[in-house]
Amino acid sequence: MSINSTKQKILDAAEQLFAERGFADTSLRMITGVAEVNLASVNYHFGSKKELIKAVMDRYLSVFMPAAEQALLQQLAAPHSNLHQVFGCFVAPLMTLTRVHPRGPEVFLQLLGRGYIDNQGFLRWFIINHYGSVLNHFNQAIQAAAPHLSPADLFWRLHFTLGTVVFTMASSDALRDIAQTDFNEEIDIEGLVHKLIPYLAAGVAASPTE
Amino acid sequence: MSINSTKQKILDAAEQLFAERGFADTSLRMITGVAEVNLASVNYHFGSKKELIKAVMDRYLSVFMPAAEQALLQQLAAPHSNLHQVFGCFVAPLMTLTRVHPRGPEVFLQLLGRGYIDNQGFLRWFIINHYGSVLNHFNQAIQAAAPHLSPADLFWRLHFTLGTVVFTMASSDALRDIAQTDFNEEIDIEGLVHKLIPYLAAGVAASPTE
DNA sequence: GTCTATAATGGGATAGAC
DNA sequence: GTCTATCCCATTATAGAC
Repeated sequence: MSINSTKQKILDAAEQLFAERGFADTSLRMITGVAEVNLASVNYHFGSKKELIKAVMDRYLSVFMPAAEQALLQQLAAPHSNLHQVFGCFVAPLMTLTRVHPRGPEVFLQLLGRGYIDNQGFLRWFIINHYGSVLNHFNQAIQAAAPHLSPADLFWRLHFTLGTVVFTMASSDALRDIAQTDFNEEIDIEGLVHKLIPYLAAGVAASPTE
Repeated sequence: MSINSTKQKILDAAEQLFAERGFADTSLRMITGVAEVNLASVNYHFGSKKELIKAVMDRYLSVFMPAAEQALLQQLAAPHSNLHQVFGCFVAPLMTLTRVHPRGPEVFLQLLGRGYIDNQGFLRWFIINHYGSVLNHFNQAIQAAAPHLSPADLFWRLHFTLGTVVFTMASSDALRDIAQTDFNEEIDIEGLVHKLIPYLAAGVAASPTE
């Protein structure tokens, strides 16, 4: 697929708009407008809006998930493990997404958040069916690193964590603007991830009864 | 306004659907269908969908915000303060929302999350303009309870916290279903809030350089 | 206040010429 | 592969009878 093919232009425009506005609030007309291609070409190349959404997500998932899988397996093989290290497994795989797109890491996390929040049930199904083993290994690694937590408490805290990440990334552009103007703090996406990790690790590890 | 007036029925149906599906994905047809009133009555009573959204939110905000304000001012007057206490300021005001609706506390938090995530810019504007002083006092109370954090770190962590709460509440029904079937754990909304607080307090208080 | 009917808009998808 | 033109559907909003 050449770099400026119609298909490519549609994918690039779609991911940008999906990340900014969510899936439901982005029309095919907006996408083809930004991409400067004909409206009908979306259905020619992808068949439907749903399939376009999947294609946009899989450009990232197919790169991110195998890399994360590998890092988690390595972590599981280590004799000792802590939560910082487990969360850290995702950093390098995330950063490789710059190969897909210069702003790939943040776009991917934004898209993930949109998929979780919009009523895009088919997307959750798609991810679990294609990349379920990665999620399982993550769970195992967390359990090994936080043995003092019951499975139920772990369940809750992982969802708290997911919420923190997804929400932060969904509004990361606005937040970084504010940090820039109010605190004169220039921060890139990797910097933001490293701000998140101590927060997440401390939250997950906290004593439940405190 | 009598308990079963058309206006009341619309508000009740709208808040339920808005909380479940978000604002954009809920049509006036769905609302009037659930409320069993005529489609045109929404525009007669509220003028537009936007105004209906504001009315739904303000039923809760007008109860919650003054109560939270009072609790925060009391906390600010205390000689010593910790993060558990500051977050705790919101628990009792939240629980009073059962007066608005039996499931008021969770519905309110879900609505808040939807407003933040959907592109409902006008809603953020509405809240900040009407209840900005509460947000300021919250910030002051947090600063007093976590003096070791820089204003910039505090800014980030409050947004992490907002993300955690909002995301958790937006999916609280599904999460509690899973906890019920997988871990046989029956939990109400107040229980969930008390699961959140240690996580949030530990995350906010964590050492940034760790 | 409530209803029916309808306007006006914007959405996804497709047929068929090129 | 790409384009125009159009279909069909759902949406918000409103006009006007009752």
